[in-house]
Amino acid sequence: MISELKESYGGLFEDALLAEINQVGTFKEVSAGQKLMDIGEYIRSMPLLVSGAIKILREDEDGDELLLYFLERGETCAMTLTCCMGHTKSEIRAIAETDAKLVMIPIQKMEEWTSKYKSWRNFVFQSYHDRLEEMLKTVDSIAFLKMDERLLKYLQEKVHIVGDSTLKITHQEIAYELHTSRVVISRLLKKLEKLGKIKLHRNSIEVISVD
Amino acid sequence: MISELKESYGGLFEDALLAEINQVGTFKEVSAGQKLMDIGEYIRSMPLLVSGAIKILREDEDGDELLLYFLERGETCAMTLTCCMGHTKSEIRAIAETDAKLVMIPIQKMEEWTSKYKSWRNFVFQSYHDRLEEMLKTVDSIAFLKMDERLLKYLQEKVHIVGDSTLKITHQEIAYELHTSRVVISRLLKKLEKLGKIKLHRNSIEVISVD
DNA sequence: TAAGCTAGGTAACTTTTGTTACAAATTAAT
DNA sequence: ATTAATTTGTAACAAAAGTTACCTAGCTTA
Repeated sequence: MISELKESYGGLFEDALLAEINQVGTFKEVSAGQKLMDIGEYIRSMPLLVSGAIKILREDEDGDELLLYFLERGETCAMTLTCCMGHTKSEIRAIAETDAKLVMIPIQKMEEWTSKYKSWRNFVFQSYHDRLEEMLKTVDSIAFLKMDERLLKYLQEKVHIVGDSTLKITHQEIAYELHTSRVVISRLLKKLEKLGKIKLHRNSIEVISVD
Repeated sequence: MISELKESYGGLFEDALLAEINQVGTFKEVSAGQKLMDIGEYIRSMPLLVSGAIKILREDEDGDELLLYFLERGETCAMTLTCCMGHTKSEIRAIAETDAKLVMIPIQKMEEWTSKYKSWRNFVFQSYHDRLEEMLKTVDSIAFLKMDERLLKYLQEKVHIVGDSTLKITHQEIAYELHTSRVVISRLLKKLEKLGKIKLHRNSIEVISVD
C-alpha cells in the first residue's frame, strides 16, 4: 500500500502524515460501475483516490441523474469533507467510472490532522477549490452550451478519464448522464458522426477530434 | 464597527479573533448595484459580509450572465478563499444586490488565522460547504427545472433576499440573470400572473405565493 | 434455427425556448 | 408639450429538445 500512496500523495503530504495515513487508512479496491456512496447515506470515512476515476452524480426527485464531474488520482470528494464535519447526509452519488483504488480515512482523523498538519489543511482547501471549479465548469456546460456541444465535451472528457479514444458506452447511458433522452443522443451522435468528430459502432463510440 | 461585527460573527468567532478582525479589517459600505469583484481580477482581500446581500454571477465567452447564488450576512465568498491562497484570478463577478456592509480582511491574515484559530478554520470549511451546496442547488435548477419553474424560484429567492414581496426589477434584468431573453421572461411572467402566483406592474413584480 | 433481447436509426409530432418585429404605455428629457 | 427612451405585450416564426412509435441489425440462448 505504501508505494501507491506515496506515488499519488507523496508530493502533497509530509512523511509523518503519510505514515499516519498508512496506519489508520484502509485500502479499498473497487471495480468499474461499483457504487461508493449514495444520496442520503451517512458518510463514515473519507476516500483518497489512489488510482482510477470516480464519477459524481446528482439526482432530482424523479430519480433523473446528472453527471457533475469526475474525480481522478490524488483527489478526494469535497462533499465528504463537510458531510463528515457536519454529520449530514450525502447530497451526491459516487460511482467508480473505472476500476479504482482508494484509501479510506476514518473521519475522526480529519479534524485532528487539520490542526496538526499544514499539508493536510492545504490539501483540504485545494480539494474544495478544485471541486468548486469543477462545479463552475458543470454549470457553464448546462447553462451556456447546447446539447450537441455538451455531448461532444462529455465524450472528450470521458476519453481523457478512461485513457482510450474508443468508449464502450451505449446511447442510453449517455442520455442518463446528460439528463436527456436516448433518441436525442442518437440524433446528435449521428450529427457528430456526419461532422467527422466521431465514429459510431455498436456498443462503442470512437472519438476522433479532441480539440 | 465592533457592534456590527459582533452581531454577525460574535457567535462564530472567539473574542481574540474578533479583536484581530477588528484591528486589521477595513470597514466598507457599498450601495446596491455596485460591483465588488469581476472575472479575471486579482483578489487582495477577503470580504466578510456584515449586512445586506451580494449576488454572485458567472459569465460565458459571449458576455452572457448567469446568477449563481446570493451571499447573506455572516457569509463570505468561497471563491475568494482559494483565489487568495492560489493567487489566481477571480472566476466570478460579485455585485451588491442590496446596500451592504463588509469587513475586508487582508489575505495574509487568512493563512495565519487558519493555524491559529479553530473557529476560523471551521468558518472557512463551513463557507466552502455552504457554497458547494448553493452550487448544487444552482445546478439542480438549471438542469432539472423548466424556465417557468426557475423563474418562480428566482422571484421567491429574491423576495427573501430583499425582504420585500414587491420586487423592483425589469423583465430584462431577470432575463440577464437567468440567461434567457426578455420576451421569454415576459411570456412566462404573464403565465405566472394568470396562475395567480404574481402580479405584474411597471418596473415591479408582486410575488403572491411563496410556497 | 427460431425466438427473444438489446442497441441503435429514424420519422412524425409536441413542447419549450429563442428570435424578430412591432405596437402601446409610461416615464424622462428637452 | 413634444420628443425620445424605456418597459411591457404580443404575434409569428424558427430552432432545440423531448416524446412516441416503429423498424432493423446484431447478439444471445433455448
